[in-house]
Amino acid sequence: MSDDSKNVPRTVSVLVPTPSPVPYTYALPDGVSADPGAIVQVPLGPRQVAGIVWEVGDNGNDIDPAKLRPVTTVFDCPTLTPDMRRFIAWVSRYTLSAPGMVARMVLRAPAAFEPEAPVAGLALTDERPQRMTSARERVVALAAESSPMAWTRSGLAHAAGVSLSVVDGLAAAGTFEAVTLPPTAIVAPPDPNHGPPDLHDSQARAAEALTGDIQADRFAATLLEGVTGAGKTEVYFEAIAAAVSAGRQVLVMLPEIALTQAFIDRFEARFGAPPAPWHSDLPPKTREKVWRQVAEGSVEVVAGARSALFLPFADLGLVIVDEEHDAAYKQEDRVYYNARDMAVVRAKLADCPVVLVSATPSVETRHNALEGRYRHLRLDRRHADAALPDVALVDMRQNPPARGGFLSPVLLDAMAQTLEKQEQSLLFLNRRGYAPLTLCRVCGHRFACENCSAWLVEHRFRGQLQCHHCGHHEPVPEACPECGTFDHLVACGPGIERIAEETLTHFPDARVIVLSSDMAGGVKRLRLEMEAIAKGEADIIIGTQLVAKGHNFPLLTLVGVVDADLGLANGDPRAAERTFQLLSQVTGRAGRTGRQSLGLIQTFQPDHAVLKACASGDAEAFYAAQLAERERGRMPPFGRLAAVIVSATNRPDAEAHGRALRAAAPSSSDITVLGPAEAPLAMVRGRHRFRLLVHGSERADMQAYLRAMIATAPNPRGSVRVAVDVDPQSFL
DNA sequence: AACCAGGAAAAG
DNA sequence: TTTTCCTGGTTA
Repeated sequence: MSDDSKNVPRTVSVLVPTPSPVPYTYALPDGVSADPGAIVQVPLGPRQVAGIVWEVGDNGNDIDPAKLRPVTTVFDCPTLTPDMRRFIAWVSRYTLSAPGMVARMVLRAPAAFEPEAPVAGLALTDERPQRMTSARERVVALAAESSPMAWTRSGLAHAAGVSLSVVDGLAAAGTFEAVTLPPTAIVAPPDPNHGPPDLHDSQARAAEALTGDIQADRFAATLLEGVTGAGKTEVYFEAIAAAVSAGRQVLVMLPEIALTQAFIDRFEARFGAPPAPWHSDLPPKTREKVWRQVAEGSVEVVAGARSALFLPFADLGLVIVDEEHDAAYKQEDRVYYNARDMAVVRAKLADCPVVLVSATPSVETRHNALEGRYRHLRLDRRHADAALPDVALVDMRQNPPARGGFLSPVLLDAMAQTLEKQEQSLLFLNRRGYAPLTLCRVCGHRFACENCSAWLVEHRFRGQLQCHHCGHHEPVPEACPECGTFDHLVACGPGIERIAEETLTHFPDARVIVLSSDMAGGVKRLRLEMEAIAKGEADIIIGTQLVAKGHNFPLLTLVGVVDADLGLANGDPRAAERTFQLLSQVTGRAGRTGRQSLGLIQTFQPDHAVLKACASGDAEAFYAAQLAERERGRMPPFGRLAAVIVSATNRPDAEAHGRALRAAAPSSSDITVLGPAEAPLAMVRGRHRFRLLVHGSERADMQAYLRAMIATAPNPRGSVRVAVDVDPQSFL
């Protein structure tokens, strides 16, 4: 080492969790080295934070050497792979967010960066205790049988059916010696041959195509499309089996990990062990273990929510995105991203296959498949015993419900017949509570939330008026707060509680179960109810969106959609797409018993193209119509990224911020800066391209915010950035 | 004079 | 993002 290099401090640049557009430079203490991708602890202001070494040596950031602070610790932890580092950079650039904030998502396992503590174990020796009891006998026999495998103290006691003191006694007598065991694996390794599937022809062909991709061992994007019950899961399980056999790691993404016990059960049946879980509610200990073992490469399959995309896989060999159309893949705070799209990028950078799976693919994924950017595999038939239901629209103008009711005679008749046959019916209405609006018949007062100006929803079971945006609730008053009149409050419109009430007036002896996400008793109760339904302990099920996802209802032969128009009129450019997906899923719940089954969709717009497509099951017509909408400019075209700055505070830097983003953004993007007055109006009129990013308006708080802005004067709420839609072409 | 909220600035 | 600093306005 020359004299020069002794005086010049060796430096590294580190991604730290700040909104800084560049990494920060730190000094490397003598004798310490760190490669790019190493995980380090560094001082940042008054605190210590975890960061990722980005570059080693002079990076041209030109910081005053006196200002440099030293790296505190280089963690003894696997270095991030080059493809992971490229992924961080890519996501940062694409989403217009600071690289350090993306890095922060990777380092979301605070205690995982040090090696796991080894576990204390006991191994059998040749010593035998002087006094042998039957309990001791059992322990020694068990240990001898499994020798040379070592046991944990409690594991051995438990397995031999003795108390801990028996084991302790043997250890004291020298029959066991203390050894250290490697940390226990979070899950057992999956066995690709545990439960081989029985695939029908079209499944087998699709599975073959996917396993071919695994063998080819390079990037390939596939859309796997097939109606509910066509067996998509079995098909991609074969791809997983192939990847696991090849010794590669697999990431399976699911939209709502909390609700996916059904998936885990199926996985376990196929592979003999569950996948490692990853989601935001994971207990810290588990979280840490999974992160570490994924980084070390010892976990083979992870099933996770969108954040699993940022796990530091050592050797990623396959990515699956199940229910790829699901809006839960969108993250709409901090770093805005759609995990489905980032999954494609992740696979591209890791040079491994990615499979997008859906019965009702999103329009942009369908478009990519059509254009040949994704291979399109289709499973077009259901298993032999499961026929799709016949679906029909019920014109509510021709078949009006009884006064004060919401169920048409046609639907009631079908329900009666289903009851007669002792089969199950499902009524779907995407509205919780009793009624979405309450008003005073005397003075016209409408009950609105004091915080966010949304209507308060009556929940009659609970005797409350609730705001579904901010969670505010109050008891239902007896008198109108405006005019003081008693007993003149009227409920307007239906919620599932009201539909349940109406159902019981028609079928007083039917066993009715109401399912919604806010049900008392939580997830546990929900699962019990689902089991009861599967056992045939209900005749009529009434539910919200919840019933569209996950659980199957094996005895169901009638599905009634109470109000198909509900989702079509909310101003969201994706309303049609979402309605199509939701109704397809809901009507797909029926028809698994091999009996004749029926779907009835109540609507006031029987000529609406989307609803007609739902009824005829003609997905092609639906997608063609959607693509035409984009062509006509009613929806933004593909292939552009948009971002909008809505500055609600007139901050003078908003414009500068916008200009900076504009400069940093990819050339295909379109960024607009709008002030507090014009933004909501532009949004409403659709003058600006952020009709596209009305993704933002899916957020309840954003809607409430905009409503407040339109109704009143500018309302200081900080600077809000709504951004990002898909730019499918730039992935490939 | 002490206290507080809220915004701006800095962090290597 | 998190923390500190600064300011203007309030309370004691």
